[in-house]
Amino acid sequence: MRARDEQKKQQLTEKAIEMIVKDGFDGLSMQKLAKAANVSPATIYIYFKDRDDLVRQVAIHAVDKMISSTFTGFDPRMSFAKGLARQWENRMNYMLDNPLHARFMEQIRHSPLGVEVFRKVKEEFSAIMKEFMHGAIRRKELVKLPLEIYWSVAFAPLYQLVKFHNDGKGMHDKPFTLDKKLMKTTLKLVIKALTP
Amino acid sequence: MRARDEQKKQQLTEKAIEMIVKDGFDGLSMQKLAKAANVSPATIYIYFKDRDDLVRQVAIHAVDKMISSTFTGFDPRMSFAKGLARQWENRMNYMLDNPLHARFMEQIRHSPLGVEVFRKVKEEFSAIMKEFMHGAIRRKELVKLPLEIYWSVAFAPLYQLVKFHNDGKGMHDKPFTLDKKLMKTTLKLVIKALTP
DNA sequence: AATATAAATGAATGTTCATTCACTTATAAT
DNA sequence: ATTATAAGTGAATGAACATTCATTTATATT
Repeated sequence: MRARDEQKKQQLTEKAIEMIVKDGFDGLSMQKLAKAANVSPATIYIYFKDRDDLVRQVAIHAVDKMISSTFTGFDPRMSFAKGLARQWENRMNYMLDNPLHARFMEQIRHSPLGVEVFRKVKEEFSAIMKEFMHGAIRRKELVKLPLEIYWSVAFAPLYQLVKFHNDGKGMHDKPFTLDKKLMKTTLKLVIKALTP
Repeated sequence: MRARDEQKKQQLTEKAIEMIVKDGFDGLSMQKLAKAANVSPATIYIYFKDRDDLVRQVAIHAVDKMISSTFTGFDPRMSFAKGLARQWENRMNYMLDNPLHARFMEQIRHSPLGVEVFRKVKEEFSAIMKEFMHGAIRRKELVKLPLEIYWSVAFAPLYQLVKFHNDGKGMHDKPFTLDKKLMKTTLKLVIKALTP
């Protein structure tokens, strides 16, 4: 027997993300990926069933990694302001430290694969977020709202800001850089919106 | 001489959007598109220089159409609350009436082509939106903010809601439908966030 | 009605694609 | 040290791809 080289799978995963971010889904080919990762095309098929399975696995891996990162130092019993701040920090730090992954996930999220991939990953995650939200409502720190509205107001602005940052451009092609101060300013607005 | 059949270009454009929304960018092939639009593959090259030009033109067309729709009944000198409400209504109506276009644009926006396509279209658009924002700030109806923060808080939540709606699912695979009432609730929160 | 012009075509063209295959190599277990 | 097993390979395969080409067809102008 010979053991699998998990580093090879990792290498394939990272190169695939690079290629997709650079050239889109139609820029990913198995032969180019093999070359980029220094393996034979046939080797890819040891780790992935086919192209479709590769994209799915890579997507699930990326989303998983990002979602775990949002929970460091977070407890759903935290106060609303504290908990949301922690979530924003975690998400922002992760996406600014891993711009390739961030862009990749945004691409996946809005592609035909998006719904499926995010569903697979979100179960544990959204249970915790639901607990956090309901706790905050009980303590009257948060307006009573449908989960989707809460989510849209609480997080969509952050993702848009990160997108501006990773594009390097704001609204008029003007350079844009997201920093902690801008993030905090925006977070304050969001908390104001959601506080009773 | 023989005149170009603009209906053919229109047909190609619509079918291309359909194919990309259904199967992603890698699901669009010239031969399949030709078949779907009932023309010969060679005909495509009369209207579009090559595949890349096709995708770009289709994207610019779609973004253009949507952006014009946001301005019906809108005047940048409107009060902040009225103007933002009109923008939200216009955008929501357009995206719910044209779910294919909405999904297509979200896909483009987050693809490697996104930055370039939206830049081309946004010039006139963002001049008007800037005027609207600055007027509102002058009248103290709106907190003074960098354009990008304003944008992220003012519009990102709406796009996320529309995405939930067009996916047909909210946070836990629970069916989700966006209606005027939910939209108004969310808009109120956003206005609360942005009002001094 | 004749003509000139560009639209429109179906069948090629050469390329790139995903995937497989016959084979070699590394290594864990004996 | 031997062996069994699965990792790993480079070259091949056939399908699908974007694009072109030699013709045919429609039509605006004369």
